[in-house]
Amino acid sequence: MTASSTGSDDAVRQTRVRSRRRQLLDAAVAVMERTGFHQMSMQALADEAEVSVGLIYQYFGSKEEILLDAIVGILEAFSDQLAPAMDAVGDDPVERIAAGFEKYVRIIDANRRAVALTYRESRTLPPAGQARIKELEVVTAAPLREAVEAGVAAGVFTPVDVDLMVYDLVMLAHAWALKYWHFGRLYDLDTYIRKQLLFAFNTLIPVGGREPYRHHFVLEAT
Amino acid sequence: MTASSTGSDDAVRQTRVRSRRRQLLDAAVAVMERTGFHQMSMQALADEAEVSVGLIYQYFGSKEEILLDAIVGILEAFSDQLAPAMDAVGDDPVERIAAGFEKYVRIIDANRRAVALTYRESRTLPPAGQARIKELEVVTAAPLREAVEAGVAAGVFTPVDVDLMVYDLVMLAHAWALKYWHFGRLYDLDTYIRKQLLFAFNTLIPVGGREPYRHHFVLEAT
Amino acid sequence: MTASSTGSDDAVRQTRVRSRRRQLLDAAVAVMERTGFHQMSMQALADEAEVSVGLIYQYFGSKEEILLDAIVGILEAFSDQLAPAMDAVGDDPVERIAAGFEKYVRIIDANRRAVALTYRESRTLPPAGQARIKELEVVTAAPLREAVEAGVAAGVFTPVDVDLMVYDLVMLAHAWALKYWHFGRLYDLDTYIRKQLLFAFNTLIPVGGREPYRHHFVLEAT
Amino acid sequence: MTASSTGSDDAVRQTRVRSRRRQLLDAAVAVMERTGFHQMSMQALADEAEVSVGLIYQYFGSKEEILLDAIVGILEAFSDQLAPAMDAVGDDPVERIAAGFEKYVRIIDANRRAVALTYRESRTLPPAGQARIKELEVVTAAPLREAVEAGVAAGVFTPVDVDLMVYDLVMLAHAWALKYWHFGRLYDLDTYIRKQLLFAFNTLIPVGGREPYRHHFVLEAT
DNA sequence: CATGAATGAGAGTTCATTCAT
DNA sequence: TATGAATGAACTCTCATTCAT
Repeated sequence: MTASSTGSDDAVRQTRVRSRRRQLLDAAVAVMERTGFHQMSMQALADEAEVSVGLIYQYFGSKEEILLDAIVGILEAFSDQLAPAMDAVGDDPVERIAAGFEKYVRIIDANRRAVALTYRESRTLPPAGQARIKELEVVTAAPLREAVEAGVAAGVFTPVDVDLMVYDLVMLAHAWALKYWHFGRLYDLDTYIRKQLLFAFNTLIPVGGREPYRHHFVLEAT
Repeated sequence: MTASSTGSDDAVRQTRVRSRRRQLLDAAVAVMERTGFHQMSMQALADEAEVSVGLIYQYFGSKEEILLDAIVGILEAFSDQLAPAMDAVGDDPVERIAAGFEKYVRIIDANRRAVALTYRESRTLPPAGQARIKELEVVTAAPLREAVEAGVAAGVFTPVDVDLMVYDLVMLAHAWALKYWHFGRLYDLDTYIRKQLLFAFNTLIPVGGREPYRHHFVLEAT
Repeated sequence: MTASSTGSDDAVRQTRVRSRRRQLLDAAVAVMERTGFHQMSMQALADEAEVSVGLIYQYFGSKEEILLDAIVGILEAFSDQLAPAMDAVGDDPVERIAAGFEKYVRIIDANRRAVALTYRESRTLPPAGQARIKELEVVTAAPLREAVEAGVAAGVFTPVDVDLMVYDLVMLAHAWALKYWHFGRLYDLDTYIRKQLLFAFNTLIPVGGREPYRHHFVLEAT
Repeated sequence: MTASSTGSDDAVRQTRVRSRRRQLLDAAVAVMERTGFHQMSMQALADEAEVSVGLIYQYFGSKEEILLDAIVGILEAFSDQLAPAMDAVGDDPVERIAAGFEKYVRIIDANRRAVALTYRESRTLPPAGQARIKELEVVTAAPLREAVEAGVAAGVFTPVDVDLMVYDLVMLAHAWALKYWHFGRLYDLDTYIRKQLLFAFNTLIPVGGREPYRHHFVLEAT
């Protein structure tokens, strides 16, 4: 009884811990989006999360750890959501890339300021943290990479440099966050996605192979 | 005689002031590349520049002003060098874009860490400073923009979305700084420039028009 | 129960806050008496109060706020003590003035250096703070004013200029602090009070009316 | 020849030195009246005097020395002007006191803010400086003291406590500067002088002896 | 588990003073 | 004589972190 109750206590505790951490990280992202990492005082974070300063230190070892966890949390959203969205459209590499890029940009749009935060604050972390984030970014793009490789292997895509193509896609997706002050004035989200896809497909898909994807190219001349 | 000597005194002073400011800005960029803006203490800057803390405040009103001037200084390098490099290759829009993008990336390469700095620290500035930097960035890309417009008008280029194309070029150039940890491992500077140019030209140049620029496409299949 | 315990927590906290502020203000007055406001460093204040520098800023917003509160605290001693001392001697205007002036000077004597501080440092405050202090000083003298007016109305006093008489009394009381280096050498506190009262009563009390207050005039010829 | 020209050079130099010092002290008083001693930066003083910071240090050893000299300069105005003004009215002690007090207050009025400055900043000086100023203040009041003593000796004045009377007069004169915010609203300079003189004469002049000075008492009942 | 009072090192900035010109 | 660039110690204030409750 004691053992089992302790066991369930542990489970309950784990859940509470996780929810507290989530609450604090959400608050941290909210504050950092407004003020940046360095301008965020622990008191401000405590206020935002409606807890005491002391409590924060029961869930995170330091302010820096919060930054790392916050950034990692954002990157994990990609890992969690990207592959499923691509799998949902089937096996066609073109459709997979289209769906993947679209999802990638949509996640960025949903976390626009958090993504910008990532660019701004990563360097604040110690080398180990920076390395982890870079690694995660690469992992994050893996589903796109597989789709490009598959397409090239299948002869559907031009034999492009896969590394370059994938990271260009990533950059053009990130650009929606980094240059939102520019692109956001010119395009809505859907238009941005479609136009950037066209840009990529002009390289990816050989001229002769574009016919089946006429819907993707419908705005080519605009 | 007195007047002329006074005049030259002023000129001498102006020169000294300018050289001090340059020295301090260079030191600031050096320190900020290592540590970021917030981690740079004024004492650290003074040490780097081998002057006293107090002296810094005779040339800059605040730490923030140093950041702004440093970033502006970097952006001005583009204004100064981009157009001349493009003019040197003549009127052909393709060659102008090729020369312009190449120069753009080379300037970035020469200021790689400073460009990353720009992304990281701009948000630290007050709104007025941020606006000035955004405006400068747009101005900076103007020569590229004109070349794209000219090419489209001449029928040499696909009638692409000029805004998107130009800022994509800018982003892919910035990417050399932002993702140097990735791209730098894979390509040398020349290769990076050529591959990204191909990427862009696949959209910009209609298939039938690529023949005269076979040298640009020579590595297409690699 | 919970509510009441919370209530008492708040009360306890309020008490602690008040006592800390008092402790810090006392320390500030002590240091400022020695060194003046500008020479008092926050570190020196912290040392005097035996707390850390940071703590001071949890109770006061700025060094200036400490000065204002310290001065106001001194002035409030007058508000609190003057009227009771005058009421204790009954209704006779002469006795009320005598008691009031005596108390006024005695309070000054107890806060001699703090009063001098008020003169020295008031100008340091922003206009709003200066205005508040002037207003408080006028309020402080109100009981004396009422007694003079009452005496004039009752025909016991010469129909003097009330404003002048009251502020002359205030000045001659302040003089015990401002010119202690002079008066303190010549008189003890009691003598000073009696002599200044005689000075005032020579104007206030018509010759014919002095008989009942012979004890006040006993030293007139010394 | 050389010697004589050197001699006249010396005289010229002495004159220039004196005029520089005067110029700088005037500027210092002007700035300190606005901002107080501690808020006055040497740069601000240099700007006010339209010289360079370096020059100030050729005429004064330190900022503190400027303060001392400025205050001494103000006090010397009393020494220079008070006795002549009193001598001008003849030998009658009452007239001498009236003329002396009037002059004293008029000098204060002309240096109202400088007098307030004296009260505020004297404590900033080292003990030696403070002592010198106190001594000068006593010296300054000497002509008044002599007149009171003469009047008492001649039987024209009540045998008052001379020390108290003189310093009360000084305080009531200083009050015009210290409490100008109060008195200046209620009285013009002439009225203030007359009313304070009446206050003093009520003690100084025995009732029976007031007849010859009816003009001084003409407003007694107002 | 949760609080928030307390710490103290370190930040940006100012300014009296010096000295080469 | 006059300048003002240069110095660096000292200032006020902030804030990540700790710990008694």
